[in-house]
Parts: sequence; C-alpha cells; structure tokens
Amino acid sequence: MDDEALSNENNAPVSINRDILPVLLGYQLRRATTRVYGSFGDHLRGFGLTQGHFGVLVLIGANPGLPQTALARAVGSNRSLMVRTIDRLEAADLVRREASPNDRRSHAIVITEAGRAMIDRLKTDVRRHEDRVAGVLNAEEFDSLLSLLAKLNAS
Amino acid sequence: MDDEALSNENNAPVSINRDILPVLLGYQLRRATTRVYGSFGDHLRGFGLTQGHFGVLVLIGANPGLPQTALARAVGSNRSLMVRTIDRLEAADLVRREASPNDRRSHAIVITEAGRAMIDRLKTDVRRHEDRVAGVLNAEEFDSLLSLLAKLNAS
DNA sequence: CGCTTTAGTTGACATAGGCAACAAAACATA
DNA sequence: TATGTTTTGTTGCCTATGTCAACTAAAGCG
Repeated sequence: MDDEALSNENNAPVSINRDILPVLLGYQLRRATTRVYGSFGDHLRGFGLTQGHFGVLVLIGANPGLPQTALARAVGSNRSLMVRTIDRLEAADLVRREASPNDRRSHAIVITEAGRAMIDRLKTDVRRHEDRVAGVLNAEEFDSLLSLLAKLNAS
Repeated sequence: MDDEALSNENNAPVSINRDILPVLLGYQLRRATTRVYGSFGDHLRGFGLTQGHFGVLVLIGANPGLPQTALARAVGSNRSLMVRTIDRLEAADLVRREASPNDRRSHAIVITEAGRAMIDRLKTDVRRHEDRVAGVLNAEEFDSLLSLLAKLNAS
C-alpha cells in the first residue's frame, strides 16, 4: 500500500514512492481519521450535526448537569468553542441550559427527551459505521488497534 | 483514561463518564491525531509549514515531475487544495512549477535545492518527534499500531 | 469593602476542507 | 476535420474549527 497507481507526464501508469510517510505514525493516523470521519460525518450531516456535536452530546447524556467549561475540558476544547456547540445543540432542542443551583454564573447542561432519542439512534448508527469502516480488521485486530490507541492517548 | 477529573456544580472533583466514546475508533483516532500533530505541528509552524505541506513536500521530493492532480490523489486530497499547498511551497522556494513537456495544461512539480535541504532536515526531526510521542509504546507495540493503521487505510 | 478569579459570551481573525464554476487544453469520435 | 466530452489548474464561496482579546456577571478571598 506504499505505492499507488497514478499517471506521469505521459499518462502511463506509474507507481508513486511515499518515502518515509508510511512508517510515520502521524501520517497513518491522519489518513485513518479522515477515512473514519468522512464516513460517519456524512451521516451526521443529515441531522445537522458534526463529529464535535456528537461527542459533546454523548458526554451530556452520560453526565447531565455539568457546566460548559467542564464539558470543554473533557473534550480538550475551550469555553468559546463550547458556547457555539451548546448553542447548536440547544437550537436543535437536544440539550437545555438550566440554572445551576449553586452558581448563578454557570449553566447546568441537561439532555432533552429529543436529545436522549438522538443519542440512542446515533449510538446504533456509529457502531454500524465503525464495523463497516473497520471491516478489513478482524475482531482481535480491531480490539488491539483500539487498546494501542488508548495506551498512546493515556500517556 | 475513560474518566477524568472535572468539577461539578459544587466545584468538588468529580469523574466524568465517557460512555461509548472510548471504544469508538473515530474517538481514539481523533485524540491520538491531535496529540501527535500538536507536537510536530508546533515544530513545523516555525518553518511556516503545516502537516499537509510536509506530506506533499516529501512526496514531491521522492517523485519529482508529477502534476498537481496526481499529488492530490496521492494524499487523498483534491485539486483545489493542492493549488493552495503548491502556492505556499512555491512561495517558500521549496518547489517549482515547471512546464510539463507533453501536456500544456499541467505543471511538473519539482523540488528546489532549498526544498531538498528542508526535507532532509524535517525527516530527522519527525523521527525524533515520533519516538518521543510514542514513548509509552515499546518497539513491538509501535510496529503493531503502524501496521494495523496501514491495513485499515489500504482498504 | 476592594481585588482577583471564574463562567459564559461575543467578535475578529486564521486555517482547512468541500463544492461549484470556469478557461484552456487534451481527448474521443462521428 | 469538426464537435462534444474530459481533464488540469484555478478561483470564489461556504462551512467547520480553532485562537485570541475583551467584556459582564458572579463568586471567592483578603
């Protein structure tokens, strides 16, 4: 897979030399992410959502009542971006900003009924999409890939 | 690493539930890419380059004379983006658009002397950065991760 | 009571990607 | 040859994503 059929200036099929790229983790990660994201991202767009929205929505569903800043930290984002994300999710009636009982500055972000239904729906869809995209890997390879990435991310 | 210290409405440390996210390939890929990219990306910024520029530059160095569309296909991009990428690399005097001998529509993209020097320099740097980022993985795990990603990307 | 910090928000700005349109050139074919 | 189709590079528009600075309101702290 290091070489790929292309065309040179004579339009004859030629093989491209990828040099060191195939043995670079960053390069393979970039390509894999693009592939996996492109697939489910198209699906999410049908609901007016992005990958970022999906991740935050799942977090809210599993941790109702957190303030926006905590959500931002949890996804490695910042307050400014989280404002726009929550704006979108709230406009779609998937989450609600409620008054925080102990701090009048912050919002307790809770899931709506429609949000709960959306999460259930998307959880099913994302599993199906992942299984399809990772179809070339058997179950053992998939688990191995996942745990190696988790180990890398935990450092 | 599924849980992370945050704060609830009482500012007491609380553990966040990530639900299904940790077992999603897309989620782990996203985090890993951010981590690996953040490191080398900062380094590249010092040269006015991005990860995308680096990948294309390496390809041009190993395959001088290809037209822009072939380069775009090789990195899974498209013609429009490749125009901007080559614009940048050419402005930095790292590559040159030369006339293609057989097709007056297309450009033969070649590497300059400064581009060759930049590639040599960055090849050394990227290996050092990768070794540091992937430090939590032993050699066997690193190779395993790389080959699993390659298998996924080849499908 | 002041002083500092924090939560949320807004606006300006930069980057990256997708998509559509376009001219010039190459190609296919009747 | 003439005509229609495809390809290459290019540009502009739109969206997503991210940074940064500033601001208000509220909380925390001496």
